[in-house]
Amino acid sequence: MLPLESEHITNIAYDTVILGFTGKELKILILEYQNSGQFALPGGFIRRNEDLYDAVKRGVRERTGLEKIHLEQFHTFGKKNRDSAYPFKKIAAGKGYTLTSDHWVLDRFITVGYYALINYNQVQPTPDKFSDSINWYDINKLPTLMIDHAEIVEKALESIRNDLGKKPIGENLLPEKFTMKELQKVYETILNKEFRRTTFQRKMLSMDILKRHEKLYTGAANKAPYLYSFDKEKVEKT
Amino acid sequence: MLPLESEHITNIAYDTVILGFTGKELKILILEYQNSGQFALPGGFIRRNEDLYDAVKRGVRERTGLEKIHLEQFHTFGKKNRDSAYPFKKIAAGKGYTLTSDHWVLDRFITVGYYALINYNQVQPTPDKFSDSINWYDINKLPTLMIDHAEIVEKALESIRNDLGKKPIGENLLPEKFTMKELQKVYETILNKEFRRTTFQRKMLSMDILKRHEKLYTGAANKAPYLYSFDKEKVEKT
DNA sequence: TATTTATTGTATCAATCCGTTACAATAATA
DNA sequence: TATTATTGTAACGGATTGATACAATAAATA
Repeated sequence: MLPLESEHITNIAYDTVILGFTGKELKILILEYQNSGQFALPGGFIRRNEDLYDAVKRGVRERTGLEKIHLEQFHTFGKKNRDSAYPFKKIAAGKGYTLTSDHWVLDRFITVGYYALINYNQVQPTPDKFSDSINWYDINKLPTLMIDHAEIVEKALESIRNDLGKKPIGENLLPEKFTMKELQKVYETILNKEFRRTTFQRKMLSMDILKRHEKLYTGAANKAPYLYSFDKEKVEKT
Repeated sequence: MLPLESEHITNIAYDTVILGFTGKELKILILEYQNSGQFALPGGFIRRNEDLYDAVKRGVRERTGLEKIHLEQFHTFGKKNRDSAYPFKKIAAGKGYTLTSDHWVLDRFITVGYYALINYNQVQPTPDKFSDSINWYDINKLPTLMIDHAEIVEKALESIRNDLGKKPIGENLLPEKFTMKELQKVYETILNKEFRRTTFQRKMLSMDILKRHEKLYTGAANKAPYLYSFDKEKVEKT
């Protein structure tokens, strides 16, 4: 039931900052472990015969059910005082196990941080066998996270801000088709900064990476906005 | 003589892309191991009670003698087929050791990549106890490197290009005081792209991060250029 | 059916940025 | 003093971006 040392490489793990966009806010998936009061990023160990990237992908897939995700490595955290022994003991205790003090998961761990951008509405978060809940939290209202996970979230956001514009970030947080207003909201939420509607629209259109589709009639008493999607071919060329 | 398992964490190591600028070209420090034909990036293992960052810093210090260096983590390499066992065996054999097949350094390793930008002229490269030489190579004329080290170099350059402009990169590759022409050459070399002299100068000056000093009289029969240094206070504010 | 309201798409004008050219200001030499 | 190679900056024009204005709706309302 506990992860076996013989199947994994030691001293190294991964943690994932999984983000979704509700249309208004950025949300992040946080695990809560049974009877332990420990909140954590979804993470895991790397199997001996598995690429690091594949381990992370497996972890995200198991918890979200998604196959196609935008996954980016952003930083590796290697401070010697990253104390995972204490929370791991509590987590094990919450499950009714007692870990011997020389158990491999109580050793020092360096963790590789990845961020995943997913479509909020397509996901049914699924707890793994060690955690009793996995939930969306508003990125600005996180519970106290174990070890240095708050710092990991911070660093992830920094990287996403940096990658926005370079990598197809909107593509993964939005549904296939979206309005210009929704796209703008993604940019504004991630960068925590407002844009002028007309300038934003002109800039996006001039980048020539969007395909325009039919209009979206919401029933509101005003002009209906066009729906757009990212033109994959043109995005590639960027 | 060999690194001891008891003193280090396992399955994880670091490699460093150490770059210097001659005034004309980018150079990189490459190790050659004794009697093995193996060329490698300067790397190492992490001591059990040492921050990852400190381990890297120690490695760079031991090989360059420099205390103050610009060190940035850029990527962690975790493919399962990063085969370090073969080159490590050869390296050990070159030193006259035989490693038992269960020796910890022959296990799978994930490596964290860092780049270091240093002042080429201040450095006396020093071989470590396992390598018999450490030398500057032109970034475009590298020998065949072991495992995936060529890929690591590529990724480092990519990151540096990305960081140029955001982080004080010129600051570390150039001496304290430098001419506008030298600064331009750094940008051109890293980005592999030429800039127009007047535009570059205007842009740099308008960024308001340079302090102007006395002129540099080289003896050449033409107007002497000003020397500049980075204004640390103003760089901070950026 | 005409009017009203909220919103969207785009044109327009001005300010700013950036590429380019031009030219004055040297530092040493002839 | 004239010459030569560079450097520092101004000046012009085109391109980009910010700000404002306004026409074009989609549905509700009169």
